[in-house]
Amino acid sequence: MLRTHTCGQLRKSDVGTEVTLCGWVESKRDHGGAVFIDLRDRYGLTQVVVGPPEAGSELIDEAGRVASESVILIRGKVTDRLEGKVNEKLATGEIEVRSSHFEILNSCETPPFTPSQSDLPGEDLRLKYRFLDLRRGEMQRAMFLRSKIVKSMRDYFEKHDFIDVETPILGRSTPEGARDYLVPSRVHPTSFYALPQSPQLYKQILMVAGFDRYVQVAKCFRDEDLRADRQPEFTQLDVEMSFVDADDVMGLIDGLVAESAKAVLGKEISTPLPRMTYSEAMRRFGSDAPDLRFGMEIVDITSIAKKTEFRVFRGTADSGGFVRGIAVKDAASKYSRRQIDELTEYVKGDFGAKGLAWFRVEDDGTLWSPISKNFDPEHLAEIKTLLAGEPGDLLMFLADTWEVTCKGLAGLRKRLAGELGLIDKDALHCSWVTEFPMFDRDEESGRWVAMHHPFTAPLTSDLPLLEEDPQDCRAQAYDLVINGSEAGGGTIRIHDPATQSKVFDLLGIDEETAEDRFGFLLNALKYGAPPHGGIALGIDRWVMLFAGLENIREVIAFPKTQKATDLMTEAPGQVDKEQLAELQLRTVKAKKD
RNA sequence: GGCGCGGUAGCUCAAUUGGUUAGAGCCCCGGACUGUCGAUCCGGAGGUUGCGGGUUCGAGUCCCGUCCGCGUCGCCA
Repeated sequence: MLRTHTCGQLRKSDVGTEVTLCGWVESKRDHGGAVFIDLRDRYGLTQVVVGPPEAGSELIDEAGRVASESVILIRGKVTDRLEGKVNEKLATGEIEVRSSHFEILNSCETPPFTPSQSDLPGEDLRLKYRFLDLRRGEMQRAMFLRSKIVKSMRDYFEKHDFIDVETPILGRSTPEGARDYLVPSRVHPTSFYALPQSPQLYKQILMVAGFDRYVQVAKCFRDEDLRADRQPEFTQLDVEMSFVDADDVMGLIDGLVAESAKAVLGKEISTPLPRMTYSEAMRRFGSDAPDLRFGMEIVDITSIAKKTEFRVFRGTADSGGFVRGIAVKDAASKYSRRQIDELTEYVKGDFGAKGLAWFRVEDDGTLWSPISKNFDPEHLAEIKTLLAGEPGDLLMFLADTWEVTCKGLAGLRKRLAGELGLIDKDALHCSWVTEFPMFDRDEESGRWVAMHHPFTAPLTSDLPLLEEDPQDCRAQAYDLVINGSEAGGGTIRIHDPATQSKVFDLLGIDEETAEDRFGFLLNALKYGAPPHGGIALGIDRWVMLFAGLENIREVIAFPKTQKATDLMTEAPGQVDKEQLAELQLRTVKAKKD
C-alpha cells in the first residue's frame, strides 16, 4: 500500500505518528507561507498542512500550485490542531497532518464541476462526467447503501438454504411482454438472441431440476421507454421455491424486508406486512401500488349521483359509469381556482378524464361549487357525509369509467399529497397487494392478455372461472409495495398441464405457438415438475426507496438517459461495416410516415 | 408517439414591454498573505444566448423547425 492510513481514520490518539496519506485535493487554502489542503478519499477528509518548519519553501510552492481534484501522496506527522482551531464538522477535525513530503501522483485538469461544489450541475453533465459525480458524498453513500442492501439480501437467502445459480444473458426472444433487446448471432446469420427480461423460465426449470430454493441477483433488460423509476437495464433479486403457496413466499419476503431494513437502516418494520387484495386497492386507492403513507381514500358516490339533476354525474352513473372522489383536507385555502384548473388539465391530459368536479366545504358545513346549483342541498349533504368533509376541505370528483376514475384519482391523490406535504419522508411503508386478475383485455385487439405472465396459476377457488368468466378469474399473484412503488412481484406457477393449456387457449396461444415459444419449459414441466412459485424484487427501486430518493438513476453507478443513451460512453454507437458484414446485417433507413 | 418544463461564460443563475457594450457568484489565470477550513485582499481572462430559419429598424426575449436533458401519459407479460 502506498498509504499507511485513510483520510477518515486519524484521531487524537494518533498524534505523534508518522503517516502517509493518499487522496484527492478537495480544497486548498493558500496563505503564501503555508498551505492547507483538505485531502479526501472514500473514508473521509483530513487536513494537511504544508508549511514550516516541516516543509521547505519549494514544497510549499508546489502545494500552492496543486490543482483541485488532483491525486496526491503526503507524508508527515499527525499533530494536534492549534488551540481553538478544531473543526467540529470533521471526524478528523481534532488533528492535522504536517507534511514533510508532498507528491502529486496525478494532476487533475480543471474539472467542469467539483464533487464538493454546492450547486449541483445539470444531470447531463453529471452523467457525462460520472467519474466526478460518483466522487460526491451523496453518490458514494448511495452506492454503499446499495452494496449493503444486496449483501443483506444475500445473507438472508443464504441463511434460508437458497442456492445462487447464474442463468444465461443470451437467451431466446419470447414476444410476450416487453420489447426484447436483440443480439444478432454470427454463427447463425438471421437468428437473434434476446437479453432476458427476467430469468423467469430458467428459474422454473431449476425447480424441475430439484434445486428447491433458488436465488440470483439478475441483470434484466426491457426495451421500453424510461421513467424516473425505470431503466432499460436493471437488477432484480430473483427468487423461486418449490412446494410453496403464496403465503410461504410472502412470509419469506416479510422476513427479508424486516431484516434488511433493520440491518441497513436500523429501522424496525413489524411483520407480517399488511395485505390487501387488488380489488380493494383499486376501490380504495385507484392503484395496484397504493401509497399508504397517507389517507385520502377514494369514495364512491355513484348511488347519490343517480339521484341528482347534474347531467355529468347522473348521465355517467346511469350509463354504467362511476362517480368517485376524494376529500382533500384543509385544501380549500391552498388551491386557487387557477390551480384547480391546472388539476383539471392534469386529469384530462394524463388520464383522459372529461373534467374535474369539485366542492368546497364552507364554514357552515354546506358545499359550494360552480356546479352546486345543480344539486339538491339534501344530496350535497349526503356527499359531504360520505366523504367526511369538514370546513376548509376540497372534495374532488371524477365521473367516468371505472378505469379512468381509478387512474385519475390515484394520480390526483399522489400529486396532492406531494404538494400538500402529507408524505412522511422517513416512513418506509411496506405492504402486499394480492389476488391480481389473471387477465386483462388488450384495447386494440380485444383479446385476453396475461396480466403477469402466462404461467401464473389461478386461485384454486377461481378455476371454474377460467371457462365461465375469465374477467373475474384471480391469480395467485402478489406484489410488494413500498411507499406507493412496486418493489417486487411474483406468482405461484401453473404446474399442471391441463390448467396450462386452458390458459394458453384463453390467451389465444395455440399448441404450435406455445411449443415454438416455450416448448423447452413445457417439455420440462412434463418430467416431474414440483409445485413452485417465486418472486422478483427490484433492487434498484429498493435502494432508491431505502435511500428516500425519487430517482432510480441516483442509485445506479452508470445509468442511461431518458432516450436510453449513456452520455459517458456515448452508447449506443455506430459499428464498423466489417462488424455488420460478419453478422450479415445491413442497416436501412426507416420510412417516415 | 402525445403533452409539459428546461437549454445564456467551465459551473449555478440573472437580464423590465422586443431596445445601449448580455451581468453576478463560484471556478480558472496572475499577484499579496503562516492558521485557514465556503480563507481573505488586489487584478485579469472568459459568450456562435443548443442549432437552423423567420418576423422586426432592432431578437437571449416573439414565431416555425430541429437537437439535447428532465417529468409524465401511452408502453413496461
